[in-house]
Amino acid sequence: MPELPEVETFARALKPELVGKTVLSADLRWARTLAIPSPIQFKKQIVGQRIVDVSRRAKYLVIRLEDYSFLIHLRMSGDLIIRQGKIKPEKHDRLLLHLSNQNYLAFNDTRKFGRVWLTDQPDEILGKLGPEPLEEQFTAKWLFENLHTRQRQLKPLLLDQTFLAGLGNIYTDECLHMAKLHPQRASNTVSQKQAEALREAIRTVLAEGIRRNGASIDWVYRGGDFQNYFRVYGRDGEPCPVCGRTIQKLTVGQRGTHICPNCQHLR
DNA sequence: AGGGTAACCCGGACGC
DNA sequence: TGCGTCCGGGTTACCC
Repeated sequence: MPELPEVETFARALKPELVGKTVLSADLRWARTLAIPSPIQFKKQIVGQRIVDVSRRAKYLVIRLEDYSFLIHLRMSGDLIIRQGKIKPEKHDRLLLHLSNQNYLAFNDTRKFGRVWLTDQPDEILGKLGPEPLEEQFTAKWLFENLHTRQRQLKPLLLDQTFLAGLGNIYTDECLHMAKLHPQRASNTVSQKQAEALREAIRTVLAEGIRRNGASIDWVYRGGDFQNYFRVYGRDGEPCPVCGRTIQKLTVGQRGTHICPNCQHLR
C-alpha cells in the first residue's frame, strides 16, 4: 500500500538513521523473490559501502551508496525498520543490513511482493518513470497536453507509473473525487479547466498525505493518520463529504474504485 | 493502443 | 471452533 506519501515518510525518517553509516554485513532471506541476480554478489558489492544519501523517486526508496544505488520498492506489504543491537531476524524479514553504528535495517515484507535492486545504473529502473507530481515540471499545461495524447480511462492512466509517478489506488480515488472527475472518463475529453483542477487535486492530496505521514491501512504501514481523512476511499455506503450522496464502489481496470456518483458523473 | 486477465503472496474477513 | 474461499495492494507479462 505504500504510495508516494508513505515512501516519502520512510525516506525522511530513515535519512538521519542511515546517512554516514557503513554496511557491515547483509543477511538475505527469500532472496529468490527479491530482484537480486545473486545473493553472493549482492553481499560482495554492498558490504563496506558507506551510505551517502537517502531519498525517494516515485514509490522507490533510493539509498545512494559510494559506488551503487540501492533501490527498494515496498509494493504492498513492505516495511523498513531500524532495530538496535544484535541481529535477530523476525518473521517475514527478507533483508537485514548491519550498520556501523550497531543498528540494523530490516526489510520486512509479509507478502513477499517487495523488490530491491543494487545497481550502478539506477536510471535503467528509474528512467522509465513519469514526472514527480510534486515537482515544478508537473504543470496543468503538461497534464492537459499529455491527457490528450492518449485516450485512456483517467484512473488507469493516473496509475500508470510511466505516465505520472507516485499515485496508487487510494490517492488516485481521492484526487479524482476532489477534481470531480469520473475515473472512467476518457483522458482526451478532459477540458483545460478540468486538467487544472486535477493537477491541483493531485498536489493537494499528496501534500496532505505527506503532512499526515501517510495513511496506515490494515497492519501493513504504521505511523500516519491520513486514513482518517479519506474523502471516498473505503467509504462506500457513507455520505459524500461534499454533497451527501452515498459513495459507491465500482471496479475500474480491475481495481476497487470509490466515487460519489453525484460529484463525479460520466459523460 | 488500450483493455482485460492472470500471476505473484498471505493475513484477515466472511460464510458455513 | 474450524475450515474453505475470497479479497486487496503494485506491477508486469501476455493476450485479444
